[in-house]
Amino acid sequence: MKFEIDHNSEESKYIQLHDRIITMIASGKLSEGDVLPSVREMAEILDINFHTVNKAYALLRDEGYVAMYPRIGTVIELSFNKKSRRTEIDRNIKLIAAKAKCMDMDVDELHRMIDSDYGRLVKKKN
Amino acid sequence: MKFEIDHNSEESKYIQLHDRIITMIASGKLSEGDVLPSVREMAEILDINFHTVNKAYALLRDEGYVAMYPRIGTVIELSFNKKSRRTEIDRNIKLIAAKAKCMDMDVDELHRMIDSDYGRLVKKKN
DNA sequence: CATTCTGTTATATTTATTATGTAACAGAAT
DNA sequence: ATTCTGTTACATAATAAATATAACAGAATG
Repeated sequence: MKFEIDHNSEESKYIQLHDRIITMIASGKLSEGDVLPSVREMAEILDINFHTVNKAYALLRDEGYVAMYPRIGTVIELSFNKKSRRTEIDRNIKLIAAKAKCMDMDVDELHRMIDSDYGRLVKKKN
Repeated sequence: MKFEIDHNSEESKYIQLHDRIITMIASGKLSEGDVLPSVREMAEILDINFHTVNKAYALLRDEGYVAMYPRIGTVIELSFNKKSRRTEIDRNIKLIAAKAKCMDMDVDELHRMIDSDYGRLVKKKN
């Protein structure tokens, strides 16, 4: 399972790539120090424009997941503002909790989902 | 705390309204049978165009949160496909789990967030 | 029965976002 | 010197979001 996006998804391509890389970091497929394919290489891999890749990389950089070194490359380098990351996560969870509540899904079921998804990250490193 | 949106948010207005109504249903501020302000009324309340309101209402209808009766009104009426709602929630949780893992947030902390946000829905009904 | 209100449809325009294309730059690496 | 890097600039096209104005059909109201 490598870099890939769904060209027919309603989710924008740069967000798909952005999310994919975060997931790969979380699951250990990408580790601190790893160098991502250059924007042009990645563009060829995914068959999209390099500006779209650059947009994804720049967003990851702004959020603190990677560092972009001109004339060197884009490197996995975790340096985020934990407070703002946490705020973002909490904002997402608030909406999820609301949706779950609407369909009578109880807290325990959400916990099980979290456990399952989080646990899957820890195990699958290939 | 009533209907309101942030005109300067990066989140689109119709999504803001959509999410807001879901949250109000979850917290009990809106109950099954309640009639939402008409698209034109709501448009005036939020100072946006009625087509934008219509887009939010139509999305809520397609997802099963409300029913829209021409010449009558838009009514809170929960009738969703639980499977697809559940799939959506799980997809969101997968990404949240990944983001949390990246910043060394453990599962228990996510559980506490869920508990806090979910619990807040149950209590605050005003 | 005329008026009002409802979601709905139609047409149109404007603005913002997304995605692409081509070209060039500056500097590190080889 | 050549290649590769992120970066910047300029440009275009397609899509999405938001607005505006107008009209329709039918229920509700007085």
